[in-house]
This record gives sequence, C-alpha cells and structure tokens, in this order.
Amino acid sequence: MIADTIGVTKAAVYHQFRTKDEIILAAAEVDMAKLTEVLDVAEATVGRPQALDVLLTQLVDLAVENRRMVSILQSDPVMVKLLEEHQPFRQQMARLYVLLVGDDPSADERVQAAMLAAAIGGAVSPLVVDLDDETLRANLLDLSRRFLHDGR
Amino acid sequence: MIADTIGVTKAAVYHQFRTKDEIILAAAEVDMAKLTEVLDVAEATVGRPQALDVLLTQLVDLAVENRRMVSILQSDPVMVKLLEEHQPFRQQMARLYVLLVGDDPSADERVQAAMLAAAIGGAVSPLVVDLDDETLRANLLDLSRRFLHDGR
Amino acid sequence: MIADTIGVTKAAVYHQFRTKDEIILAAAEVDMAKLTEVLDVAEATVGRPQALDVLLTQLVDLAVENRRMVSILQSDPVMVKLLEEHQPFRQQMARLYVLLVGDDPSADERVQAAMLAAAIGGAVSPLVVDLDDETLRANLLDLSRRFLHDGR
Amino acid sequence: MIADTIGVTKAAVYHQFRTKDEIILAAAEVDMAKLTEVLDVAEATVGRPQALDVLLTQLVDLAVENRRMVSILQSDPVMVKLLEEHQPFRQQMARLYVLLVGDDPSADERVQAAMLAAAIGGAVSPLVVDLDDETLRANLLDLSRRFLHDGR
DNA sequence: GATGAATGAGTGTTCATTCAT
DNA sequence: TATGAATGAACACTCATTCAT
Repeated sequence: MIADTIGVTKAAVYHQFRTKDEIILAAAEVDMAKLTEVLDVAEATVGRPQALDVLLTQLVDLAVENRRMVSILQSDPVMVKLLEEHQPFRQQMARLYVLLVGDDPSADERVQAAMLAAAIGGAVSPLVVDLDDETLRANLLDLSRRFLHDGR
Repeated sequence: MIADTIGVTKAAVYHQFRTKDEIILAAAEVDMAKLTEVLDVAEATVGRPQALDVLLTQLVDLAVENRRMVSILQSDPVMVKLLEEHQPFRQQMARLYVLLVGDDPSADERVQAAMLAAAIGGAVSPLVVDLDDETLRANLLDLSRRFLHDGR
Repeated sequence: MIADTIGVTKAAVYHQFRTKDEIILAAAEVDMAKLTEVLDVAEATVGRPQALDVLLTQLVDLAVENRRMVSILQSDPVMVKLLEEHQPFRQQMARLYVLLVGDDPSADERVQAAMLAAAIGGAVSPLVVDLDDETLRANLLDLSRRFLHDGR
Repeated sequence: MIADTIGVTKAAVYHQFRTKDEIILAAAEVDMAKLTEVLDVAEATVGRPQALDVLLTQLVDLAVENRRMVSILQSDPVMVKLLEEHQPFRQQMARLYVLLVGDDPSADERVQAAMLAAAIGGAVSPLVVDLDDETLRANLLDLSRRFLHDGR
C-alpha cells in the first residue's frame, strides 16, 4: 500500500529500508518528532502547574490534530509491540510520565498517568467519538485538566 | 495458532465454525456474557448514584480479571472492526453508555464516557501498567469514581 | 451437496457407498438403465432401417428429457473419465455403436458415430441451445436422421 | 499443477496473474487467437458457399491440430462457465454462428449450428476417437460438409 | 442406519523479503 | 535508484474420507 501510494515498486522501498519494521518506525518517528517538541517546551516551562498546563494543552492539540495516527500508535498491537522495543520511543514516554507524575510516582499516580494517556488516545479515535475537532479539543482539555488537578 | 494451541487440526476447527470471524466472535462472546451480567445488575439497582457505583465497581473488577482480553477487545483494530458490525455488541455498548451518561448526553458527556472507557481499557493493559491486580484494582476504581463525579 | 439435498449427513451417505466415485456411478446408472431399455427395443426391431429409426427416435427423446444429465454425462471430464473405466458403460456404448454403424465400422463410420453422439449431447445442453423441449426434439430428430442417412 | 509443471512456485505464477481465472483465460486466449484468424479469413472470402467451405476446412484443421485443448474448451464445465462470462469469447462465437447459419437463424438452423460445433469438438476428443490425425481430418471435413450442404 | 467429530491433503491467495539486472 | 521476477512461509478455507458412538 505504501509503495503504491508513493507510486514506486515495493522493491524500491526495500532499497531504502531493510525491513517492514524500519518502514513503520520511520513513519512513527515523524509524529514522535512533534511529541519531542511538546516535551521540550513543557520541560522548559518554569513552575510545576504552568508546565503541566502547557503540556496538557499541547498534548491535546497534538492528539486532535492527528486523530487517526494517534489511535494507531496507541492501539494497534503491531505498532504497540514495535514501539515497546524501540529505545527512543521509550525514552520519550519516560519524559512524558515524569512531567505528568514526577520521577518517583506512587502506584496511584502511575495508574493515573496511564489512564490519562489512554483516555486521550481513546477519545480521539474517529471510531469512538464522532465530534468535530474543535468541540472535541475543548472538552478533552477540560476533562483532562480536572482529572489531573483533583488528583492532588 | 488456535488449532495448534488446542492440539487439533485446522479442519477440525472449521468443522465447528464456518469462518474465522465466527471463531473470533465466539471467543469475544464469552467475555461479552460477563459484561451482560454486570449491566443487568447495574440496571436493576435503584438510585442513580448507587447504580453508577455498582457499575463502576463491577466494571473495574471485570477489566482487572481479564486484563489481556480487555486490551485486545478494546484496541486490536481487527477486533474493533468486527465488533462494530456485530449487533449484540453494539447494543451492549449502548446500554453501558446510557448507564454512564444517560440517553441524551451532551458533547461533554460523550467525551467523558469515551475517555473513561478508554482509560480503564488502557490502564489494565499488561504492557502499559505492570502493577499487581489488587493494587491496580483499588487505584483504578478510585480514579474512575473521581473522574465521573468531578465530571458532573 | 448430495447429502444436504437428501437431508442426511455426509457420513450417512458414506455408510451406503464406499467412495465418491461409487456415488457418482450409482447416479449415472439410473440413466444408463433408461439407455439399456432403448438399446433392447432397437435390437429387437427387425430390419436395419427400422431398427435405426427406432433407435434414433428414442435416443433423441431420452436426451431431450434428460438435458442436464446428458450434458454432464457426455462432457464433464470427471464423469467421462469415470465412465471410461466402468465396464458396464463401455459395453453399452459398444452396443450403441454397433447399432449405429455395424460391428466392423470403417474409419469414416467411426467418426460419423462419434460426431452424432457428440452432436446430440451438445445440442441438448441448456447452455448451448435455449429452445423449448418440443422444438428442440423435432429439429434434433430431423437433423440426426439426415446426418446418418446422408452418411451412408 | 501449473506451477509445478513449469518448475516455479505458486507465488511466482501469482506474480504474473491476479487470479486463477486470469490464468485459465490467458491459456484459452492463445487458442482463441487462432480461431480469430480463421474467422477473419472466412469473413473476407467472397461468395457464401466459398466462405462456408473455407471456414469448415480451417475449423476442422484447427480442431484436429489442437485435439486436447478443443475438448477442454468445449466440454469442461469450469472452462465453459468461465468463457460464458468472457465478452471476447462470446463475440467470437457470435461471429462463428453468423458465418454458419446467418444472423437471423431459424430454430432448425440454430440446432444445426450447435450440433455441428459439438460434433466437431466431440469427434476430436482423444478419448472418443482414437484415429490418427490425418484420417480424422479427412473424414471429419467430409461429414461436416455433407451435414451442412444437405441442410439447404 | 445414522451421526458428530476429526483428519490429511489439498486450493487459491497474500505477505515480507531477496536478488539479478 | 529502481525494477521485475521470484520465493518460503503462511493464511483462510474445502474436500473426500474415517471412525467411535
């Protein structure tokens, strides 16, 4: 499908990448770069509450702008397994979790972070919620904030 | 894989089921039956807050007891697509959503319900959170409650 | 298909017949019995021209009355191969050929007999000619007669 | 079987053709091309009797030269069904029938054409007549001619 | 006499990958 | 850089047959 879409043969794609996994990871890395930017900005923000708010806002924006890709990245078992074994991706997830719940989280906080990530990913899936992007973004941000803040 | 696991030939499995989809749905129906029980109990409970609480408690129990299956049911795109086209499953999802946010939910409430469902499914995935079942259950129930109550 | 049509299981059919070939031959034998009758009558008829005419008339009747079966018997390669190896059927074909062109036919006569048999079989195939049975019978008999007589 | 006969893998064959039907049609088209030539020549011949004679001669030649293939093309139910749905083949059959019995044939003429086609196809089947090609060709042509001419 | 369950050997087809050119 | 041809291994599924009950 990828080769056809670009308009070359499969063999041409295999000239650039060694395995299917490499191809998929290359596609995922495009989106991972966007996440890196978000993390950079949040980490550079002074003050815990401000940093959290910046993170949440941009995270929700990112998820809503890439609804299809986020669903796939978060739910497709093939993708998930691949990313698990991919060092750069694990590091990014670690950075994200530290921003959300600190670097030595309690059990409660770990569940909280996992729930929030899953909740955002699940809610933007076009199959699950068919709201328009604007409405979705507003509600998603609101609910995510309340979920995190009341956790204190 | 299924045939090999049971220790029979593929043809033996195809003697019992007509297509691969039928096999998959039969597996899913085992878990769907458990969900039906939970919904029955919750619907029979008098009082909105009590009903919600019963639902949440049992839902979390169910999810924690079937961690692997819940992840697959909620996230594997093949499974999700199959269930989408499966009438009984859609009805059950409808019942669940009515219990969670009533039968005429606002945009905010729809996002809230989707997020909660995704959050529970995501948090029980063995890949995402590696806590033991007991700790997971307690924290998950607590957070789910807060998520719903504060959403009001 | 056969088992379903009768309303029993395949295993029940295999209780009566040992192989698929036996089942098929049993079906073919029903029609072969009809052919035997035709041959008996023709052989009992006194006078070459009269015998030939009786044979042709009844052969055409038989073919038109069993259009589908005749096509299958004459053309389906599986059927043809099976009948080739089936002694009783070969004997009947031998009797038919003797009636048509005598017991020591010239090359010309052998081709003539083969062509006539194929022509009748081909013309009754519902796929080839979509005339109603009555019209087909009349024309087929007429042409078959001419074919044989002019061949002399 | 085809792949084994050529000495490549099944996947190699499926690299050249998309379905089994395409493979079969490609094989049939080789012979159809030969028939096209015959029809072209016959249609270009001036004078009805001359055209008919050219057609018959070449048709018999073609059938005798491709005895096995002609049998399969004309009798194997799988092949017949496939060709039925294949536009180019239907057009060629139409051209052939027009040459044989004109473009508005009576019932008698339709049966006549069907019989002739079936007779030629049936007579060349190696299973039916075991004469050598030369003898078969001569007799077949002679009988076909007489069958058609006396039909006037 | 009939059944349900099972099987070995296929069939048609796809997929990830390799390789000579 | 790109291609066409090829491949091993799988997949979803069917078919003729067997066998214990």
